[in-house]
Parts: sequence; C-alpha cells; structure tokens
Amino acid sequence: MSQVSTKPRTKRRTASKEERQTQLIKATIRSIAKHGLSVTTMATVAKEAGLSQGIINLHFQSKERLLEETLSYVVDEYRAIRYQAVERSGVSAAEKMTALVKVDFDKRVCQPDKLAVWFAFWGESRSRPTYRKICAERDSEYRQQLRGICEEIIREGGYDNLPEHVAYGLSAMNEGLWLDLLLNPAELTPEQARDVSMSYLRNVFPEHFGET
Amino acid sequence: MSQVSTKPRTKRRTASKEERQTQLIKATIRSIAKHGLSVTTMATVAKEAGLSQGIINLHFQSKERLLEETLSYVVDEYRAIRYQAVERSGVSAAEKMTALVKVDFDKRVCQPDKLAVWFAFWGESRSRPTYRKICAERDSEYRQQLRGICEEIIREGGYDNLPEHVAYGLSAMNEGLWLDLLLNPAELTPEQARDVSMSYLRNVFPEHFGET
Amino acid sequence: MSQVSTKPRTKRRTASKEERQTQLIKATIRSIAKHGLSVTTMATVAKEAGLSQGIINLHFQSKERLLEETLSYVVDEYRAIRYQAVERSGVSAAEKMTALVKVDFDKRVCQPDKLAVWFAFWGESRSRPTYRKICAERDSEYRQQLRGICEEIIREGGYDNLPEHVAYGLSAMNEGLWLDLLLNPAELTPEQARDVSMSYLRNVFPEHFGET
Amino acid sequence: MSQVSTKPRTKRRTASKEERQTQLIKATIRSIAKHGLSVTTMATVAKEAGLSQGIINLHFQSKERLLEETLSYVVDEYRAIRYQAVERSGVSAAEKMTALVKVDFDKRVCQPDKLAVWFAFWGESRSRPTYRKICAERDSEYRQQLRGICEEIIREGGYDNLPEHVAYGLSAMNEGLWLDLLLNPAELTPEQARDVSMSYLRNVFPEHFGET
DNA sequence: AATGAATGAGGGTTCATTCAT
DNA sequence: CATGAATGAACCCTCATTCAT
Repeated sequence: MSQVSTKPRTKRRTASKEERQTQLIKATIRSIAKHGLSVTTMATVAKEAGLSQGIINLHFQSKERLLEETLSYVVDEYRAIRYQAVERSGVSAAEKMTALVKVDFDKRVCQPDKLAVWFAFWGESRSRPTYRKICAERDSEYRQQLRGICEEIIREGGYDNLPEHVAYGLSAMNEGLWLDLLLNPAELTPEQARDVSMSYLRNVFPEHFGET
Repeated sequence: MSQVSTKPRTKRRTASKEERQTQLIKATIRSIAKHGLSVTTMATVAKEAGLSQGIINLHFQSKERLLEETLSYVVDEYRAIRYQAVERSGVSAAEKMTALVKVDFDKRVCQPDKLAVWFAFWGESRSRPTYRKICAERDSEYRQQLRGICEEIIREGGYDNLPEHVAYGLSAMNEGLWLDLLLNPAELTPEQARDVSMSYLRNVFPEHFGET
Repeated sequence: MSQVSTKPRTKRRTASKEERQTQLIKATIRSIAKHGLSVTTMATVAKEAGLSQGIINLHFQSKERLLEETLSYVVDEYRAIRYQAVERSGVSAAEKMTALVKVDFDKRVCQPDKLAVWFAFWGESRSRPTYRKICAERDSEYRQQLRGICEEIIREGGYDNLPEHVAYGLSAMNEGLWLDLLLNPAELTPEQARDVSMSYLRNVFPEHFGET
Repeated sequence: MSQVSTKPRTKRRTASKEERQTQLIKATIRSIAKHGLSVTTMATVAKEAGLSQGIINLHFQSKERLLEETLSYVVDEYRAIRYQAVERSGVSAAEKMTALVKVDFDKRVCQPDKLAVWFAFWGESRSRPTYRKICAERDSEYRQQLRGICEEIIREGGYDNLPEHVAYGLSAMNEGLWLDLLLNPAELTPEQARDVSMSYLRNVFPEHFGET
C-alpha cells in the first residue's frame, strides 16, 4: 500500500517544507499567546510544535526571522480575509464597509491568540524597523481601502466628513477595541465591540447605516 | 530657635530615596522607548540613569518590580494629568470632554517615549496578570469618567446614543490613534489625531461640538 | 531479525549521558578538594571537567542538584566498597570487622579528595536538610552494620560491652581520624590511623583482636 | 547623677571596642549555626547583631578576618574551658581525664551552635591555610595534654597501650561523636555520647575507669 | 564611632545557535 | 531532513567593600 504513492517525491518534499514552516509559525503564535513574546523561546516554540530544538534554525536560520515570518503570516492572513470579505459582500459601498467591520470582529481575526500576536509585535515595533515596516504597510493599505469606500459613501450621501478622518477614526477605533478585547475579555464580547464600531458608522453616515 | 536647623536631614534622605527611584523609573522609560522592552536590561537602565548595575536591585529588589513600578508611574501620571485637565476646564460637559481629548494628544502624554511604554506593556499584558491588572484598572476608571460626561451630554442634547458605546468608542479610537502616532509619526501629528477624535465627537454630538 | 542493529543507539546515548554526569561529579569532587566548597563555582567545575559553562545546568538543572548528586555519589561509593569488603573477607565476625576498619583507611576511601568532600558537606549539613538526610542515612546504615558484627563478637567472646557503645565509638573514632588525616596529613598516615582504630578494637575485644 | 561616672572615658571607649567585636563574633556564630557558613553574609551577621552594614569592615577590615577571629574565638574558648576544668578537677590523672571528657560534652562546648561552627570551618580548612593552622594548633595542643595524662595513667596502671594511640583515639572519637550530635541530635544526647567515650576509657584503662 | 546608600565584580542561570550523528 | 547534546555570551542578581554623611 504505502509504496503506491501518487505524489511524486520531490514535490512532496517541497510541500512538506512549507507545511513544516507553517506548523512552526502556528506554534509560535500559540506560544506568544500562551506565554507572551518575551517568554517565547526557541524551546517553547519547538515544544509547542512537538519537534526538536534545532529545527527552527534549520528552517528559519534565526529566531528573528521566525518572528518576522510569524508577523507577516498574521498580517497576510488578515489581509486575505479582508479582501475575501469585501469580494463576497454586496456591491454597495455601505455593504463593503459593513463587511470590513465584521471582519475585524470575526472569530478568526479577533481570537485571543491573534490579538496577542498583534499587540506583542506592536509593543516591540518602535525599536524594530522590520516589524514597524510590516505593520505600517498593513496599516496604510487597510486605510487606503477604507478611504476609498468612505469617499464613495460620502459622495453618495453628500456628507461633509473628510474621508481621511473617518478612515483613520474607524481603523483606530477597531484597533482600540481589540485592545479592550485583549485585556478585558470578560467585559466586552466581539459582538459588542462590533456594535460600538457600527454605532460610530451610524453617527457618521446616518443615511447609510441608520436603522430606518 | 537655634535647634531649628535649615538642613532637614531626615527629610532630605527620604526625599533622596524617592528621587532615586523616580530617576530609575524615568531611565527605564527612556530605555524602553529607545531599545524596546525586550532589549531593556538592568544594564541599559542603569547606564541610562548614569548609575551602577546594582542600584536597581537595591531600590526595587527585582527587574520585575522595576517594570511594574514603571508601568504604575505612567498610569498614575496619565490619570493625574487627566483629572487636572478636567478640573481646570470649563464646567460644561462639552468643555470637560474637549479637555479630555486634548489630554490624550497633549505633548506630555502622547510623546513617543510614553506611547512606547504603553504599547510595550500592553504587548506583555496578556501573560502577565500584574500588568493586566494595572492597565485594566486604568481603563475602567477612564471609561467611567467618560461615561459620566457622555451621559450628561446625551441628557442635555437629547441624543439617542448609548453612553457606553460612545465611551468605549472614543477611548478605543484614541488608543488606536496612539498606535498610529507610535508607528507612523511621520504620517500623523498629534494635532491631526486630535482632529480625528474631535470630528468623531462632532458627528456623535453635533449640537455640542458642531462648528456652528 | 534484521531489526537487531549492532549499534545500540539508545543504549549508547543513555550511557553517554550517564558518563557525562559522572564526569561532572568527579570534576566537582576535584574542585571541592582543590578550592573548597565555598570557592567551587559552576566555572571551576566546568573547567575541571574541560567542558563549557552551560553543561552543568543542562545535566543537573542547578548547582544545588549537582552538589547533592556529588554527595550521593561519594556516599554510595563508600557503601559499595564497604559491602564488597565484607563479602570478600573471611566469614568470622572479627574478620569482617577488620575488613571494615581497613576500608575506612583504604586508599580509595580516605584519599584527601574524598575526605575533603565529606567534611565540606558535613560543614553545610546543619542548614541543608537534604545534605543532612543523605549523611544521616549513611551513618545509621553503617552503624547498623557495625552493631550486627559487634553483637556477634560480644556473644562469641562473652564481653560485657554494649554493642551500641562500640558501634558508635568505633564509627566516631574513624570519622575523627579522618579529620586528622584531612587537617594534618603530614603528622598521621592512613596506616597509623588504622593502627589507632585497631588498637581500640584490641582493647575492647582482646580475645578477638589480641596479638597472641 | 549621670555626670558622676567613675569610668574614665578613654578606657570605656576601648572596652566598648572590644565589646563590639565580641558582639559581632557572637552574631557570626549564631549566623553560621542558623544559616550555615555559605549563607552567612556581612548582612546576616550585621542583622543578627542589630547593627548596620558597614560596621564589620570598620572593626574587622574584611569578612575573611571576621571569620578567622570567630574561629579563634571558639578555639580559645574551648581551650579555656578545658584548662579550667582540669584545674578544678581532682589531682589524679584519671580525674583529669574524666574532666576532659566531660568538657567535650559540656553544654557550653557541644551546643549545636558551637558544633556547627567547628564543622563549618573544618569543612573549609583544606583550602584555607589560615583555618587549618588555627585548627591544627588546637588539635596538637589538645592531644599533647591528653598524651601527658595518658602517659601518667599508663605508668600508674602498667598498661601496654601506646599513649599516642589512646590520645589520638580518644580525641578522634570525641570529634566523631560531635558529628553525630550535629547531624542526629534526636538520636544521641550529649550524655549518651559521653558514656560512649567513657566506656572507651573503661576498656582501655580498666583499673582506672572500671565500675568496681 | 557609626550609618546605609552606592558600587561593581562575580555568581548561577538561560537560551539562541551550532554540529556530530 | 531531523535530532538533541553542547556551547558561550549575556542575562539578573548577590554581596563584600567603600565612602559621604
């Protein structure tokens, strides 16, 4: 049985390599969530992955690179979910906007593990240009997307808000709400956080997000 | 009469001890801002303070306690500035609210060093109950204050917003804007951030914060 | 059948691990003998073993555990030599007793290195329950063995000594002679010490250890 | 009243200096007994004495000298008690010998604190020539005293023992019994230890120490 | 004479990295 | 590819000693 593999060996190995890297990145995320970034060591990650000590240097050369790849992984995943959500949403700007807010408080995105990773890296960003760059790109891209939608809504509704203000305000609010979810998960649920965010939109664009 | 020495020896010594502790805490803040929390060691702090290695353990027993005291220091300072601002502001709820927003983007509060400290500790909060507790207390107290003012404004203006939503939303937005100030100081100035925050208030409470 | 590899990998690795531990324990003994317990550091032991700093924590977790294992090693070795000597000796109680005394002043047992270890740990025993326990167990077991032989001799010779007294007295004397050998190796040789001990037995049990 | 002191100031100060040194030495003994030599620091001694940190260096210049003085203190005290006991005892050699044995198990001499000090220093003696010298001198002097008495008894009783053997044997036994008292205070009382020692004498010199 | 804040060398320990297997 | 024993630099902390008061 085992000999009859349809998968060519070389390809399997390459795939296996990527899989292993993803496995290690996921272990890193769990370790950061469980112990914090400062207590996350090569050992905690290796143990979390159920693999041996030396494996990380084998695949990532250094701890630093593992962490960067982990941050990139979370950033990419977030972006992918966002674009996917917008694509799947209705065509109107308001629907897209709603989809974006929903994403920020989606189970996959704002689960404790992921939030812990975001804040762990933000906390170190100031003194690590690499982290900063990865985060900054995400931010600016996210805001770009938001701004486009805002412009559309403002045009449609004749609002006198500046699109930059709303884009900055909304993204900032959602990140701030993530912080609350991280620190006081007992006081605030993702659903409530989403309501807070939506209520902001209702105030800013009453014609588009009003109850009536 | 002759007994009344102009040199208050005992007091000077006590004061000196406190001064030294504050000196070390300020050095810690600078070190976190400069190198990041994970690179902040007893050595970087001592060097930043211009003192010897052993001094920190002499005054704080452990690195952990130094960090906790540093966090408390920033939290306390922030609270003090906030209460002071509200006291000095006009009596109306809107004036108080404006004062609070101004504080969040005040030079003393949102200078890069301080922001770096906030995010450094938030990043570690998840796995350090002590940090979490200190941060959580600050948060809940801040929101309490905000909620009170919101309720007053809502009552005055007959708005149909929930005070909780506005309090959560505003505090979250300001924290999110801090993140932008931390990561992209070149793209966003504290004044612009304040404008974003004020524009939110204008949308939510147009009667109180409208231009007219 | 084909599975039976001639290279017993697992066993070799396990063995190697034990060997390394023994190597470190022996280095510890030499270091204590050379520098004293209070000057014995992880560095002196590692250097004595010709290995790196971190190796001790790798194998023993802490310095404390290394020291405990070292004490146990010396205790176990001493016991093994004792039992071996008794087994190999003649069957009579007097011959066994003579064998035991010879062991105490045997080259392997009362070499300066080993004596230094005994007294180093006895010196710290009072405030370290773990050391105390290890030493106390050895003592009581040794005395048990002695007492058995004494009883036999007393029965045979119709002496009116209490076996406890002789057992306590002889073991105490030998330990006291160890101290003399440790402190004044120039004044007293192991052979002379053994003679002192044997002369005690001659006085107590003249029929069994008399010259005639 | 207070002005009318009969003690000249200068003399009092000198006395006070010695008193302070003795106070510190006694504190050192307590600290060694309580924590062990390796945990005895300038701080534990100063605290035990109820005095400030710097005082020890003021009076003893260094920790090393404090420890040497402490050892000397115990050695001198032991010798003084011994000579005093012999002086006060009967004139016969046997009475002197009995007095000496009693001293070794006297409350003042074999109290746990003192025994702990003896073994603490013996444990370090090998690698500290100064300790070794102080201990060796005591030993040789003690044995000298014992040998003299033994010679007298042997002459009186016509025994065929070598005085050196008995002197070595007895002093060694007593030191060994101290070890038992130190390690297993619950199993052996000083009185029992003394009995063991006396029973040795009874065997060696039956005419002088026999029950009859 | 006495204090206790300050120093800094050196201790035990951790951990990213290497490398023989 | 994968392992895990080994390394050694760097960490936090202790403590004998100094010195201004």
